[in-house]
Amino acid sequence: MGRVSQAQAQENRRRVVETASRLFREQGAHISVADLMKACGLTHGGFYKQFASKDALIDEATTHAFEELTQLRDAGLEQHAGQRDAAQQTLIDTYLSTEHRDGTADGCPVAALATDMARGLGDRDAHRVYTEGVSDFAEWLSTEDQDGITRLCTMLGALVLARATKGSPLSEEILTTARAALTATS
Amino acid sequence: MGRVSQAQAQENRRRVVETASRLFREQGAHISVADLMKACGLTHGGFYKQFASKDALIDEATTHAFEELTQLRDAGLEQHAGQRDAAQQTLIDTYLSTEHRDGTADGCPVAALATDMARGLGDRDAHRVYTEGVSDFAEWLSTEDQDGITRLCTMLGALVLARATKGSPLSEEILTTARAALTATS
DNA sequence: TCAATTAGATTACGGGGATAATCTAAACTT
DNA sequence: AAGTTTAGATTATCCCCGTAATCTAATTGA
Repeated sequence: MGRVSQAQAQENRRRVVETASRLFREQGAHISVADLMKACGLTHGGFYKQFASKDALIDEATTHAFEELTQLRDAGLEQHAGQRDAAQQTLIDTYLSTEHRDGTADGCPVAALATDMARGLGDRDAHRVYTEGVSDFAEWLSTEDQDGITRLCTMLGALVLARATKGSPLSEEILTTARAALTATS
Repeated sequence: MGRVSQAQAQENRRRVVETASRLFREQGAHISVADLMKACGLTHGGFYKQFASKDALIDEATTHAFEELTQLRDAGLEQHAGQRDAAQQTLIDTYLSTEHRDGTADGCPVAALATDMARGLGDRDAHRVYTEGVSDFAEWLSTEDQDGITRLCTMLGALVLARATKGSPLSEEILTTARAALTATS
Protein backbone atom coordinates (compact mmCIF):
# COMPACT_ATOMS: atom_id res chain seq x y z
CA MET A 1 0.00 0.00 0.00
CA GLY A 2 0.96 3.61 -0.02
CA ARG A 3 2.95 5.35 -2.62
CA VAL A 4 5.42 4.01 -5.16
CA SER A 5 8.23 5.65 -7.12
CA GLN A 6 7.29 7.51 -10.28
CA ALA A 7 9.24 5.00 -12.28
CA GLN A 8 7.39 2.13 -10.61
CA ALA A 9 4.07 3.88 -11.12
CA GLN A 10 4.75 4.35 -14.80
CA GLU A 11 5.80 0.73 -15.10
CA ASN A 12 2.61 -0.33 -13.34
CA ARG A 13 0.52 1.74 -15.70
CA ARG A 14 2.30 0.19 -18.65
CA ARG A 15 1.61 -3.26 -17.29
CA VAL A 16 -2.05 -2.50 -16.87
CA VAL A 17 -2.33 -1.44 -20.52
CA GLU A 18 -0.43 -4.47 -21.71
CA THR A 19 -2.38 -6.89 -19.59
CA ALA A 20 -5.62 -5.27 -20.69
CA SER A 21 -4.68 -5.62 -24.33
CA ARG A 22 -4.11 -9.32 -23.77
CA LEU A 23 -7.19 -9.96 -21.68
CA PHE A 24 -9.43 -7.99 -24.02
CA ARG A 25 -8.27 -10.10 -26.93
CA GLU A 26 -8.72 -13.29 -24.99
CA GLN A 27 -11.99 -12.62 -23.24
CA GLY A 28 -13.47 -9.51 -24.76
CA ALA A 29 -13.87 -6.05 -23.30
CA HIS A 30 -16.24 -7.42 -20.67
CA ILE A 31 -13.59 -8.38 -18.17
CA SER A 32 -13.99 -6.29 -15.08
CA VAL A 33 -11.59 -3.60 -13.98
CA ALA A 34 -11.23 -5.52 -10.73
CA ASP A 35 -10.13 -8.72 -12.46
CA LEU A 36 -7.79 -6.82 -14.70
CA MET A 37 -6.13 -5.05 -11.79
CA LYS A 38 -5.89 -8.27 -9.82
CA ALA A 39 -4.10 -9.84 -12.80
CA CYS A 40 -1.59 -7.02 -12.46
CA GLY A 41 -1.20 -7.52 -8.73
CA LEU A 42 -3.02 -4.28 -7.96
CA THR A 43 -6.40 -3.44 -6.49
CA HIS A 44 -9.21 -2.07 -8.57
CA GLY A 45 -9.48 1.15 -6.62
CA GLY A 46 -6.16 2.38 -7.89
CA PHE A 47 -7.30 2.16 -11.49
CA TYR A 48 -8.91 5.57 -11.63
CA LYS A 49 -5.75 7.35 -10.60
CA GLN A 50 -4.25 6.28 -13.91
CA PHE A 51 -7.17 6.12 -16.31
CA ALA A 52 -10.14 8.39 -16.87
CA SER A 53 -12.49 5.45 -17.37
CA LYS A 54 -12.65 1.89 -18.56
CA ASP A 55 -13.47 3.15 -22.04
CA ALA A 56 -10.30 5.20 -22.12
CA LEU A 57 -8.33 2.09 -21.28
CA ILE A 58 -10.05 0.16 -24.03
CA ASP A 59 -8.91 2.74 -26.54
CA GLU A 60 -5.38 2.68 -25.19
CA ALA A 61 -5.17 -1.11 -25.02
CA THR A 62 -6.46 -1.46 -28.57
CA THR A 63 -3.87 0.97 -29.84
CA HIS A 64 -1.20 -0.95 -27.98
CA ALA A 65 -2.23 -4.25 -29.53
CA PHE A 66 -2.06 -2.80 -33.01
CA GLU A 67 1.34 -1.27 -32.42
CA GLU A 68 2.58 -4.70 -31.45
CA LEU A 69 1.13 -6.17 -34.63
CA THR A 70 2.85 -3.62 -36.80
CA GLN A 71 6.15 -4.23 -35.03
CA LEU A 72 5.85 -7.97 -35.52
CA ARG A 73 5.19 -7.56 -39.22
CA ASP A 74 8.08 -5.20 -39.66
CA ALA A 75 10.39 -7.50 -37.73
CA GLY A 76 9.36 -10.38 -40.01
CA LEU A 77 10.10 -8.29 -43.06
CA GLU A 78 13.54 -7.41 -41.75
CA GLN A 79 14.36 -11.02 -41.00
CA HIS A 80 13.69 -11.84 -44.62
CA ALA A 81 15.93 -9.00 -45.69
CA GLY A 82 13.02 -7.12 -47.20
CA GLN A 83 11.91 -10.05 -49.37
CA ARG A 84 8.21 -9.41 -49.14
CA ASP A 85 7.00 -12.74 -50.61
CA ALA A 86 9.06 -14.76 -48.19
CA ALA A 87 8.01 -12.63 -45.25
CA GLN A 88 4.37 -12.99 -46.29
CA GLN A 89 4.61 -16.74 -46.51
CA THR A 90 6.20 -16.99 -43.08
CA LEU A 91 3.54 -14.78 -41.61
CA ILE A 92 0.76 -16.81 -43.20
CA ASP A 93 2.16 -20.02 -41.78
CA THR A 94 2.45 -18.50 -38.34
CA TYR A 95 -0.98 -16.94 -38.59
CA LEU A 96 -2.61 -20.25 -39.42
CA SER A 97 -0.72 -22.31 -36.85
CA THR A 98 -2.34 -24.08 -33.93
CA GLU A 99 -0.18 -21.94 -31.65
CA HIS A 100 -1.79 -18.80 -32.97
CA ARG A 101 -5.20 -20.41 -32.79
CA ASP A 102 -4.62 -21.25 -29.15
CA GLY A 103 -2.88 -18.04 -28.21
CA THR A 104 -5.61 -15.51 -28.69
CA ALA A 105 -4.25 -13.27 -25.96
CA ASP A 106 -0.98 -12.67 -27.76
CA GLY A 107 -2.45 -13.04 -31.22
CA CYS A 108 -3.69 -10.84 -33.99
CA PRO A 109 -6.03 -8.12 -32.70
CA VAL A 110 -7.80 -7.88 -36.04
CA ALA A 111 -9.13 -11.37 -35.48
CA ALA A 112 -9.60 -11.19 -31.74
CA LEU A 113 -11.47 -7.90 -31.66
CA ALA A 114 -13.50 -8.16 -34.85
CA THR A 115 -16.83 -9.00 -33.27
CA ASP A 116 -16.35 -6.52 -30.46
CA MET A 117 -15.67 -3.79 -33.01
CA ALA A 118 -18.76 -4.71 -34.98
CA ARG A 119 -20.84 -4.46 -31.83
CA GLY A 120 -19.32 -1.40 -30.20
CA LEU A 121 -20.91 0.92 -32.71
CA GLY A 122 -19.63 4.18 -31.23
CA ASP A 123 -17.08 6.39 -32.91
CA ARG A 124 -14.43 5.39 -30.38
CA ASP A 125 -10.75 5.81 -30.92
CA ALA A 126 -10.47 2.07 -30.86
CA HIS A 127 -12.62 1.77 -33.94
CA ARG A 128 -10.47 4.17 -35.94
CA VAL A 129 -7.34 2.33 -34.90
CA TYR A 130 -8.92 -0.96 -35.84
CA THR A 131 -10.00 0.14 -39.31
CA GLU A 132 -6.59 1.55 -40.05
CA GLY A 133 -5.04 -1.67 -38.83
CA VAL A 134 -7.14 -3.70 -41.26
CA SER A 135 -6.22 -1.41 -44.09
CA ASP A 136 -2.50 -1.62 -43.33
CA PHE A 137 -2.60 -5.37 -42.97
CA ALA A 138 -4.35 -5.85 -46.30
CA GLU A 139 -1.86 -3.63 -48.03
CA TRP A 140 1.03 -5.49 -46.49
CA LEU A 141 -0.42 -8.79 -47.71
CA SER A 142 -1.06 -7.78 -51.30
CA THR A 143 0.93 -9.44 -54.08
CA GLU A 144 1.30 -8.54 -57.70
CA ASP A 145 -1.45 -10.84 -58.81
CA GLN A 146 -3.71 -11.01 -55.78
CA ASP A 147 -5.50 -8.50 -53.66
CA GLY A 148 -4.40 -8.28 -50.06
CA ILE A 149 -7.98 -7.83 -48.91
CA THR A 150 -9.04 -11.24 -50.13
CA ARG A 151 -6.02 -12.92 -48.62
CA LEU A 152 -6.67 -11.24 -45.30
CA CYS A 153 -10.31 -12.33 -45.39
CA THR A 154 -9.32 -15.93 -45.95
CA MET A 155 -6.69 -15.89 -43.21
CA LEU A 156 -8.92 -14.11 -40.77
CA GLY A 157 -11.89 -16.31 -41.54
CA ALA A 158 -9.83 -19.45 -41.12
CA LEU A 159 -8.39 -18.35 -37.79
CA VAL A 160 -11.75 -17.30 -36.43
CA LEU A 161 -13.42 -20.51 -37.55
CA ALA A 162 -10.61 -22.69 -36.26
CA ARG A 163 -10.96 -21.05 -32.89
CA ALA A 164 -14.72 -21.40 -32.85
CA THR A 165 -14.58 -25.09 -33.73
CA LYS A 166 -11.65 -25.93 -31.49
CA GLY A 167 -11.96 -29.40 -30.02
CA SER A 168 -13.26 -30.89 -33.24
CA PRO A 169 -10.96 -32.29 -35.93
CA LEU A 170 -12.55 -29.75 -38.24
CA SER A 171 -10.53 -27.04 -36.50
CA GLU A 172 -7.21 -28.43 -37.70
CA GLU A 173 -8.62 -29.16 -41.12
CA ILE A 174 -9.59 -25.53 -41.51
CA LEU A 175 -6.07 -24.39 -40.73
CA THR A 176 -4.32 -26.77 -43.10
CA THR A 177 -6.80 -26.21 -45.90
CA ALA A 178 -6.51 -22.45 -45.72
CA ARG A 179 -2.74 -22.66 -45.45
CA ALA A 180 -2.61 -24.72 -48.60
CA ALA A 181 -4.94 -22.37 -50.43
CA LEU A 182 -2.89 -19.34 -49.49
CA THR A 183 0.35 -21.01 -50.43
CA ALA A 184 -0.82 -22.23 -53.81
CA THR A 185 -1.97 -18.81 -54.98
CA SER A 186 0.74 -16.72 -53.43
CA MET B 1 -50.99 -10.53 -15.81
CA GLY B 2 -52.21 -13.89 -14.68
CA ARG B 3 -52.54 -16.93 -16.80
CA VAL B 4 -52.74 -17.32 -20.57
CA SER B 5 -53.99 -20.14 -22.79
CA GLN B 6 -51.68 -23.06 -23.42
CA ALA B 7 -51.56 -22.09 -27.08
CA GLN B 8 -50.59 -18.54 -26.18
CA ALA B 9 -48.00 -19.76 -23.70
CA GLN B 10 -46.42 -21.96 -26.31
CA GLU B 11 -46.42 -19.11 -28.79
CA ASN B 12 -44.81 -16.88 -26.18
CA ARG B 13 -42.11 -19.43 -25.54
CA ARG B 14 -41.46 -19.70 -29.24
CA ARG B 15 -41.11 -15.94 -29.49
CA VAL B 16 -38.63 -15.85 -26.62
CA VAL B 17 -36.41 -18.38 -28.38
CA GLU B 18 -36.65 -16.55 -31.68
CA THR B 19 -35.99 -13.15 -30.17
CA ALA B 20 -33.09 -14.56 -28.20
CA SER B 21 -31.59 -16.08 -31.32
CA ARG B 22 -31.72 -12.65 -32.97
CA LEU B 23 -30.47 -10.65 -30.00
CA PHE B 24 -27.65 -13.08 -29.28
CA ARG B 25 -26.45 -12.74 -32.86
CA GLU B 26 -26.70 -8.99 -32.75
CA GLN B 27 -25.35 -8.24 -29.31
CA GLY B 28 -23.80 -11.43 -28.00
CA ALA B 29 -24.94 -13.72 -25.25
CA HIS B 30 -24.47 -10.96 -22.70
CA ILE B 31 -27.89 -9.40 -23.09
CA SER B 32 -29.79 -9.83 -19.88
CA VAL B 33 -32.76 -12.07 -19.42
CA ALA B 34 -34.68 -8.97 -18.36
CA ASP B 35 -33.95 -7.11 -21.61
CA LEU B 36 -34.75 -10.18 -23.63
CA MET B 37 -38.10 -10.66 -21.96
CA LYS B 38 -38.89 -6.98 -22.26
CA ALA B 39 -38.22 -7.23 -25.99
CA CYS B 40 -40.87 -9.96 -26.02
CA GLY B 41 -43.35 -7.86 -24.06
CA LEU B 42 -42.95 -10.05 -20.99
CA THR B 43 -41.34 -9.59 -17.61
CA HIS B 44 -38.15 -11.33 -16.65
CA GLY B 45 -39.67 -13.21 -13.78
CA GLY B 46 -41.73 -15.36 -16.12
CA PHE B 47 -38.64 -16.66 -17.83
CA TYR B 48 -37.93 -19.49 -15.42
CA LYS B 49 -41.33 -21.02 -15.89
CA GLN B 50 -40.29 -21.85 -19.43
CA PHE B 51 -36.53 -22.36 -19.28
CA ALA B 52 -34.29 -24.13 -16.82
CA SER B 53 -31.62 -21.44 -17.04
CA LYS B 54 -30.16 -18.83 -19.32
CA ASP B 55 -27.64 -21.36 -20.54
CA ALA B 56 -30.42 -23.70 -21.61
CA LEU B 57 -31.92 -20.88 -23.64
CA ILE B 58 -28.57 -20.14 -25.27
CA ASP B 59 -28.39 -23.73 -26.46
CA GLU B 60 -31.93 -23.63 -27.77
CA ALA B 61 -31.54 -20.26 -29.46
CA THR B 62 -28.33 -21.34 -31.17
CA THR B 63 -29.98 -24.46 -32.47
CA HIS B 64 -32.87 -22.37 -33.74
CA ALA B 65 -30.55 -20.00 -35.62
CA PHE B 66 -28.83 -22.88 -37.34
CA GLU B 67 -32.09 -24.50 -38.33
CA GLU B 68 -33.06 -21.25 -39.99
CA LEU B 69 -29.76 -21.17 -41.85
CA THR B 70 -30.23 -24.69 -43.16
CA GLN B 71 -33.75 -23.89 -44.29
CA LEU B 72 -32.59 -20.78 -46.13
CA ARG B 73 -29.91 -22.73 -47.96
CA ASP B 74 -32.30 -25.47 -48.94
CA ALA B 75 -34.86 -22.94 -50.12
CA GLY B 76 -32.21 -21.31 -52.30
CA LEU B 77 -31.29 -24.64 -53.79
CA GLU B 78 -34.91 -25.36 -54.62
CA GLN B 79 -35.38 -22.01 -56.27
CA HIS B 80 -32.54 -22.84 -58.59
CA ALA B 81 -34.09 -26.17 -59.34
CA GLY B 82 -31.23 -28.02 -57.77
CA GLN B 83 -28.54 -26.27 -59.81
CA ARG B 84 -25.93 -26.10 -57.11
CA ASP B 85 -23.54 -23.66 -58.84
CA ALA B 86 -26.26 -21.12 -59.43
CA ALA B 87 -27.59 -21.48 -55.90
CA GLN B 88 -24.08 -21.05 -54.53
CA GLN B 89 -23.49 -17.89 -56.51
CA THR B 90 -26.77 -16.39 -55.35
CA LEU B 91 -25.96 -17.21 -51.77
CA ILE B 92 -22.50 -15.70 -52.03
CA ASP B 93 -23.91 -12.47 -53.41
CA THR B 94 -26.47 -12.30 -50.65
CA TYR B 95 -23.93 -13.21 -48.04
CA LEU B 96 -21.60 -10.42 -49.09
CA SER B 97 -24.30 -7.78 -49.48
CA THR B 98 -24.51 -4.62 -47.40
CA GLU B 99 -27.92 -5.84 -46.25
CA HIS B 100 -26.39 -8.92 -44.71
CA ARG B 101 -23.58 -6.84 -43.24
CA ASP B 102 -26.11 -4.56 -41.60
CA GLY B 103 -28.56 -7.26 -40.59
CA THR B 104 -26.56 -9.24 -38.10
CA ALA B 105 -29.63 -10.17 -36.10
CA ASP B 106 -31.19 -12.05 -39.01
CA GLY B 107 -27.91 -13.06 -40.55
CA CYS B 108 -25.62 -16.05 -40.60
CA PRO B 109 -25.04 -17.45 -37.12
CA VAL B 110 -21.67 -18.88 -38.12
CA ALA B 111 -20.39 -15.35 -38.52
CA ALA B 112 -22.33 -13.74 -35.71
CA LEU B 113 -21.48 -16.26 -33.03
CA ALA B 114 -17.92 -17.16 -33.99
CA THR B 115 -16.16 -15.15 -31.33
CA ASP B 116 -18.65 -16.14 -28.66
CA MET B 117 -18.09 -19.79 -29.51
CA ALA B 118 -14.34 -19.37 -29.33
CA ARG B 119 -14.66 -17.83 -25.88
CA GLY B 120 -17.35 -20.03 -24.37
CA LEU B 121 -14.97 -22.93 -23.85
CA GLY B 122 -17.42 -25.34 -22.29
CA ASP B 123 -18.75 -28.42 -24.01
CA ARG B 124 -22.17 -26.86 -24.41
CA ASP B 125 -24.79 -28.09 -26.83
CA ALA B 126 -24.41 -24.80 -28.64
CA HIS B 127 -20.83 -25.60 -29.48
CA ARG B 128 -21.68 -28.94 -31.01
CA VAL B 129 -24.44 -27.38 -33.06
CA TYR B 130 -22.09 -24.66 -34.20
CA THR B 131 -19.34 -27.01 -35.30
CA GLU B 132 -21.77 -29.16 -37.24
CA GLY B 133 -23.15 -26.02 -38.82
CA VAL B 134 -19.72 -25.00 -40.05
CA SER B 135 -19.10 -28.45 -41.42
CA ASP B 136 -22.42 -28.52 -43.28
CA PHE B 137 -21.92 -25.07 -44.67
CA ALA B 138 -18.47 -25.86 -46.00
CA GLU B 139 -19.72 -29.01 -47.66
CA TRP B 140 -22.60 -27.14 -49.25
CA LEU B 141 -20.18 -24.57 -50.67
CA SER B 142 -17.68 -26.96 -52.16
CA THR B 143 -17.27 -27.11 -55.92
CA GLU B 144 -15.49 -29.61 -58.10
CA ASP B 145 -12.31 -27.63 -58.18
CA GLN B 146 -12.35 -25.75 -54.92
CA ASP B 147 -12.67 -26.67 -51.33
CA GLY B 148 -15.74 -25.42 -49.52
CA ILE B 149 -13.74 -24.69 -46.42
CA THR B 150 -11.60 -22.09 -48.10
CA ARG B 151 -14.58 -20.44 -49.71
CA LEU B 152 -16.37 -20.30 -46.38
CA CYS B 153 -13.30 -18.79 -44.72
CA THR B 154 -13.13 -16.05 -47.31
CA MET B 155 -16.85 -15.29 -47.11
CA LEU B 156 -16.90 -15.37 -43.35
CA GLY B 157 -13.76 -13.31 -43.05
CA ALA B 158 -15.09 -10.70 -45.44
CA LEU B 159 -18.41 -10.40 -43.64
CA VAL B 160 -16.81 -10.14 -40.24
CA LEU B 161 -14.29 -7.57 -41.40
CA ALA B 162 -16.90 -5.53 -43.26
CA ARG B 163 -18.95 -5.40 -40.11
CA ALA B 164 -15.99 -4.45 -37.96
CA THR B 165 -14.96 -1.63 -40.29
CA LYS B 166 -18.45 -0.37 -40.99
CA GLY B 167 -18.54 3.38 -41.40
CA SER B 168 -15.33 3.45 -43.39
CA PRO B 169 -15.25 3.07 -47.20
CA LEU B 170 -13.04 0.06 -46.57
CA SER B 171 -16.09 -1.84 -45.46
CA GLU B 172 -17.73 -1.72 -48.87
CA GLU B 173 -14.43 -2.40 -50.58
CA ILE B 174 -14.04 -5.59 -48.61
CA LEU B 175 -17.44 -6.83 -49.71
CA THR B 176 -16.97 -6.10 -53.40
CA THR B 177 -13.43 -7.44 -53.47
CA ALA B 178 -14.39 -10.70 -51.82
CA ARG B 179 -17.45 -11.02 -54.02
CA ALA B 180 -15.29 -10.66 -57.10
CA ALA B 181 -12.75 -13.17 -55.83
CA LEU B 182 -15.44 -15.73 -55.07
CA THR B 183 -17.12 -15.23 -58.42
CA ALA B 184 -13.96 -15.53 -60.48
CA THR B 185 -12.93 -18.84 -59.00
CA SER B 186 -16.33 -20.44 -58.72
C1' DT C 1 -69.67 -24.55 -11.63
C1' DC C 2 -65.87 -24.86 -8.92
C1' DA C 3 -61.48 -26.69 -7.59
C1' DA C 4 -56.90 -27.49 -9.29
C1' DT C 5 -53.52 -25.88 -12.17
C1' DT C 6 -50.24 -22.71 -14.08
C1' DA C 7 -48.40 -18.47 -17.11
C1' DG C 8 -46.84 -14.56 -16.12
C1' DA C 9 -46.06 -10.48 -12.71
C1' DT C 10 -43.97 -8.88 -8.36
C1' DT C 11 -40.71 -8.88 -5.31
C1' DA C 12 -36.55 -10.44 -2.99
C1' DC C 13 -31.84 -11.97 -2.70
C1' DG C 14 -26.94 -12.52 -3.34
C1' DG C 15 -23.23 -11.34 -6.29
C1' DG C 16 -20.62 -8.26 -9.30
C1' DG C 17 -19.92 -4.35 -11.96
C1' DA C 18 -18.12 0.74 -12.72
C1' DT C 19 -17.06 4.69 -10.50
C1' DA C 20 -15.54 7.68 -6.86
C1' DA C 21 -14.38 9.56 -2.20
C1' DT C 22 -11.42 8.87 1.40
C1' DC C 23 -7.42 7.08 3.63
C1' DT C 24 -2.38 6.02 4.17
C1' DA C 25 2.15 5.70 3.69
C1' DA C 26 5.91 6.31 0.76
C1' DA C 27 8.22 9.39 -2.40
C1' DC C 28 9.39 13.78 -3.67
C1' DT C 29 10.74 18.87 -2.69
C1' DT C 30 12.80 22.46 -0.67
C1' DA D 1 14.10 17.03 8.27
C1' DA D 2 9.43 18.63 7.48
C1' DG D 3 5.82 19.52 4.59
C1' DT D 4 3.60 18.42 0.30
C1' DT D 5 2.25 15.40 -3.07
C1' DT D 6 0.35 11.22 -4.82
C1' DA D 7 0.07 5.83 -6.05
C1' DG D 8 -2.35 2.59 -4.52
C1' DA D 9 -5.63 0.45 -0.85
C1' DT D 10 -10.14 0.71 1.46
C1' DT D 11 -14.50 1.49 1.44
C1' DA D 12 -18.93 3.11 -0.22
C1' DT D 13 -22.55 4.00 -3.60
C1' DC D 14 -25.60 2.74 -6.97
C1' DC D 15 -27.06 -0.16 -10.65
C1' DC D 16 -27.69 -4.52 -13.20
C1' DC D 17 -27.64 -9.53 -13.35
C1' DG D 18 -29.36 -14.39 -12.79
C1' DT D 19 -32.21 -16.96 -10.05
C1' DA D 20 -36.09 -18.06 -7.31
C1' DA D 21 -40.06 -17.71 -4.13
C1' DT D 22 -44.43 -15.80 -3.88
C1' DC D 23 -48.52 -13.84 -5.69
C1' DT D 24 -52.68 -13.52 -8.84
C1' DA D 25 -55.78 -14.24 -12.08
C1' DA D 26 -57.18 -16.81 -15.88
C1' DT D 27 -57.64 -21.40 -17.83
C1' DT D 28 -58.51 -25.98 -17.65
C1' DG D 29 -61.05 -30.06 -16.72
C1' DA D 30 -64.06 -32.85 -13.87
